[in-house]
Amino acid sequence: MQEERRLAVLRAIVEDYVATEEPVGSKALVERHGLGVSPATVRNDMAALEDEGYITQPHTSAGRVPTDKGYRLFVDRLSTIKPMSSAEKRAIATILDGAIDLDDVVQRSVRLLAQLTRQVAVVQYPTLSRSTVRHIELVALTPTRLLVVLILSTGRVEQRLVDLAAELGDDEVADLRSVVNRAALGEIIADAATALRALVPAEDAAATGAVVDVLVEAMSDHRSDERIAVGGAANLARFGDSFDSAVRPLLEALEEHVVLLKLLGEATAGEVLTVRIGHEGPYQELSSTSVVATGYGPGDEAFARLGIVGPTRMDYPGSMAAVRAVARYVSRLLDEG
Amino acid sequence: MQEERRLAVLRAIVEDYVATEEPVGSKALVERHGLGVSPATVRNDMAALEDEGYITQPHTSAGRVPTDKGYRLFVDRLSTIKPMSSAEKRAIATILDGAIDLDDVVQRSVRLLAQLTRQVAVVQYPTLSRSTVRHIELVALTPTRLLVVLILSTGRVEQRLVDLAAELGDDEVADLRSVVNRAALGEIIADAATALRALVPAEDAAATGAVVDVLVEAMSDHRSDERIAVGGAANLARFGDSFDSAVRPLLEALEEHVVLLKLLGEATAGEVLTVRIGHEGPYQELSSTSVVATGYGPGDEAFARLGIVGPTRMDYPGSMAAVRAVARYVSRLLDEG
DNA sequence: GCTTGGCACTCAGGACTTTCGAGTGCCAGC
DNA sequence: GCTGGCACTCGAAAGTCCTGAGTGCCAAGC
Repeated sequence: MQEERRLAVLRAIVEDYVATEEPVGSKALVERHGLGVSPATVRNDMAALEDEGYITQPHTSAGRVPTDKGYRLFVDRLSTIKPMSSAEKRAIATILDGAIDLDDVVQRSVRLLAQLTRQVAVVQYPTLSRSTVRHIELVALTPTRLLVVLILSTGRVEQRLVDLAAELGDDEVADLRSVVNRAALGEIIADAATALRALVPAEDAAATGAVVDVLVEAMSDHRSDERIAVGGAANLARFGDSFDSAVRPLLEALEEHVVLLKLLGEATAGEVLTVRIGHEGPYQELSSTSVVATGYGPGDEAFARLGIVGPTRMDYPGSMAAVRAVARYVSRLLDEG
Repeated sequence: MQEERRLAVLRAIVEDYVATEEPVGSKALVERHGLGVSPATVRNDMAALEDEGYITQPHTSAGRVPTDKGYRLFVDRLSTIKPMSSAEKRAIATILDGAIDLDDVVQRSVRLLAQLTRQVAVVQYPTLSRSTVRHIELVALTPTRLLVVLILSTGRVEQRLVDLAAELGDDEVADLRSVVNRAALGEIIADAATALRALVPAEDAAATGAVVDVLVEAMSDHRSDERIAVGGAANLARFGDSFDSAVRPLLEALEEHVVLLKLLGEATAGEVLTVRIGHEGPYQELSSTSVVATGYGPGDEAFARLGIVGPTRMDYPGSMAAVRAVARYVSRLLDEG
């Protein structure tokens, strides 16, 4: 009974604090939310909540502020993800449907996410690692120079140039093309790489060997795994206070794509919304920022992740809804494409 | 005589102010720089410089601060571009030589420039407009689906998929390939586009028409003209004061690539270092930021621009040296590649 | 046993004042 | 034309006071 009210009080504190950015006191709380009790009662509840570590006072004689633990409880048990308004849904559809290729989808998503949440948005480009080989093309630019094109199921196209030791005729190119395609087509790239390597005895330094090397290299190229798009950095300007403690490290992190990748977390299958609050994250300097992220990708597989980064004091229900909605829409797009 | 000393005083004021970020007074000036005169004399000079609009007082009883006009004079007549130290030169060479492709060159340049100047760096990807066609490749993925690959002299590779109305045999593909290459090879893309269009009568909706359409579209695709890489946003954290007036608009500008392009200015042939100080730029909100930019590209042509954006109170000689050095090195790289 | 009104207490932040000193402009003398 | 001297100005820092929001606790009430 009281337990329930206490949680209601915590919820009210979080909501008020997120809205006003100021510590919230017992009186204001009773006024703004229709809790049917007196301020004194709320004070007792607050004292209890503070004992349990959900809220804290910046200083005596100030209101209360949620702790990371408080936000965690709020996210886990006290809030429901706000459904997007139909206008927002329409905006998502309109903007993303206009995309012309994979890169454009990613860039539009990041803008969209930043706009919807008014936070910094981060979208990882689809990784190679889960994708399958759709086609391998070999083009003889000159008799000793081959353009190798690798097309993956995510729509990514990788191309490499290979210089050959000896001249190669058109027929030989065609043969080679069908050989590598037979070995790799439809496989996820890790398997494709092994299959390709099996094609050629180690001592073979001729055309096949060279092409396979290049393909394997392209498949295991982790540069593209680390590609990331960032948007909405201007939203950092709204931080206002706590500039040094919060904005500076975040601004630095935004340039370190490795850091961002780690923040987004591991891609997991299925639709899981990850919320990392303050100190829960891997970086101490970012202990006053939270991350809301999820995986996306065609079908049930998560090829990559996207999400937002903002102050712990953020609108979690809204952010979670936006992240989920964008991820769903992008996934659907990839499914079709 | 006095004229000369006055300029020396202005130079000293700029240098001190850039170093300390604080208004500089007559006494400190005489102490730190070996001007052979008394503070009183310097005060007279300062009064004159103020009358002419080169410096100003934030308030009575504070030191002087250079105006935009003062910086302009400093840049034009009072400073020499600091040569880069050999360590810096080596750093530039090492970092840029490690690049594996065009995109990587751009990304490394932007990081490097940000690091060298400790400002926000901006590098425009080489534009299509001046580049020539190095090769066009057609690949039949299926009998009705063609991969069109356009390779340009800048190293940029554009690819498009074309779905055909009718099936196309290998021979026909080979024919088509040699036709389009004969028309476009070596031409700058504007001419190549016209030549290609001339190949095909307007009513032709068959393979040739479809392929030419796609090529022309790829050549006139202005998306890639607007591509830009930004780095060193974390350096904005050092602004410290004047957050709202300076950092916020800049942070917003960094997301608007159109704005950044306009800041970088027009690409001009030859090696010209452009310095835009404060209000001289096209955006009023950015009136307390300066831009140092220059063109780069293989040979004498400037394909694109790169530069840095920072507070008007910046180290111009150092920034100019870094921008020029990086542009030169990148140009040389493009020349070879 | 929870809730409530009452009350004394705390303390951050704003308003106001004072002090300090860097820096100025001007003038008379060299 | 340079210099030393001097009176003056005024922003920034430090100190002081005051107010009010908010608290914790207690005794009374439902």
